[in-house]
Amino acid sequence: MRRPDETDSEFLRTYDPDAYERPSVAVDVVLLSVRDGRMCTLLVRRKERPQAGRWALPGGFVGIQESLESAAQRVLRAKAAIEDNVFVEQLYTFGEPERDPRMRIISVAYVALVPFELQATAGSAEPDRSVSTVGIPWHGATGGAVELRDSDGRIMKTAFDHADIVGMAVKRIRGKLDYTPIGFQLLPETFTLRQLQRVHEVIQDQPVNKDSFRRRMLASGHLEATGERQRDVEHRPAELYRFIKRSAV
Amino acid sequence: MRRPDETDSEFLRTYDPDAYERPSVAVDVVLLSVRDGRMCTLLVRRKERPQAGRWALPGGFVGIQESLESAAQRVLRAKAAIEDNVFVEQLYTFGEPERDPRMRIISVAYVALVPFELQATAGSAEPDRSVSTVGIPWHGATGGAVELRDSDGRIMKTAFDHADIVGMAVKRIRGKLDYTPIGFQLLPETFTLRQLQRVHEVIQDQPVNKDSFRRRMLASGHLEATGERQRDVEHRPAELYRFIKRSAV
DNA sequence: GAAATAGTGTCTTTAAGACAGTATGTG
DNA sequence: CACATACTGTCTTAAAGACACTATTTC
Repeated sequence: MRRPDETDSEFLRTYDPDAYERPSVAVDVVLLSVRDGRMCTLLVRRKERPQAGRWALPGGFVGIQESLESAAQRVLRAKAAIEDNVFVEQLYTFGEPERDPRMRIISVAYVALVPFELQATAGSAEPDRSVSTVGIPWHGATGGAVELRDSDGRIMKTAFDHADIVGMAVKRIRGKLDYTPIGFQLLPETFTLRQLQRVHEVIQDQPVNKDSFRRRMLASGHLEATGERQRDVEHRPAELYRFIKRSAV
Repeated sequence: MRRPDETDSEFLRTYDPDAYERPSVAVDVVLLSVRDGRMCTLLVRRKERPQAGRWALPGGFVGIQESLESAAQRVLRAKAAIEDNVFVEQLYTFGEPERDPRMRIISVAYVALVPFELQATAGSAEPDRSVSTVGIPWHGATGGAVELRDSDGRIMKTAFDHADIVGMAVKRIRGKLDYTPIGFQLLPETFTLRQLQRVHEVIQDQPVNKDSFRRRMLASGHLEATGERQRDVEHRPAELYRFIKRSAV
């Protein structure tokens, strides 16, 4: 808690916080996963007007004494049953005056990355809530709105500017992949190099050279061999790796 | 404020725009330039409480019908006499509950890049406003608060979390420099390759290989030779280049 | 043994860095 | 002319891509 000095305290007593009309502030969370060679995200079917029946990102208003990140974590807990130990990063703030017809709502968007198993649990946790996962068709270019489709390939009508938000999330993750180790956030705790490669290929939507990918990953110092191997596969089982935090450089 | 047990519909049905206290939303602009081998930014001396006398980023509250980017442009016009044709990009949204002692203020920060000549004009446009430029000492690492010093090397006391915001801005620009042509935004319309190289060196705080820098820049397709040459230099004048928007790929 | 994928060693290609040498301006 | 910096060509080095080959599992 910042401690204003005496004169500041005096000033604060006379400050009129109601001089200007204020917008509402919300957070929306793009919960990304990779499944079957596609990216997917969690959407919630709106039951209320406006735009009832359309699909929206899980979100909520920011409490007056709540930090933005806390609000995002709360939304994840409440709407996706996902606890705090996942990758969450602020994405962008969407504030066009007409983006929500109700009133002026400024939305601070967050991206979260989870293994698909967790997202599948979230999607089926409360069936009355009509939660669903969708694939993101890839258009090569980065940024802008994306089309969201359900498991049968039908386009899902999205609410407000949420298709733009998802597009921005994909762009951000794609950009970070090259210079930050985040691919493992989309995998279980132990994984094979091949699985990690597939995650990279899906995010970038282009094939990755296997040999050089192995070399780069192993040389990065972020991976640690577990000594364990895959089980129940129909071929030679690959070594399982674990992500380790890079030691001081 | 926190009610994780509520379902979506309950939350929305019970949300009365006037029932909950709303935060104020502001924009703050980091106006970056490069001068004499250092990065610098525009600060304004606060005359109002709280934190009167401290140095703050130019900023202002967002109007209830004003977009965030418009607000940033308005702040640039009003406090730095800078018109719309400069690089402006949303940076990050700072929303810790106690970051401003007056009340809950969520600040959407923007970065703007301008040639130093423009910033110098802005800094002296309204002397009664105590505008000043400062260098940013570089600590090698990225992110976090930075120290801001005046032209005599004295540390300037900054208001609120504005030192963090400047640190974030430097980190962002540094990161973008490698894969986006933004260096020219910090130079006049025509410039030499050497000047562009110096800008890159200042931003990254490390020397750049001259030969490979020339090759990369000329191969990027972003530069166009003007046929003109430098004047009034004490050595062989270099060719002047101009930035061109990359044609379709 | 056949099939499938994991993992290794080496050659080629490409981009960056190093460096020598030439060109062109000022005084 | 000396001097300073712009510009060019070539060699070296490091990383990525290509590819042949071996290894280990299931069926």
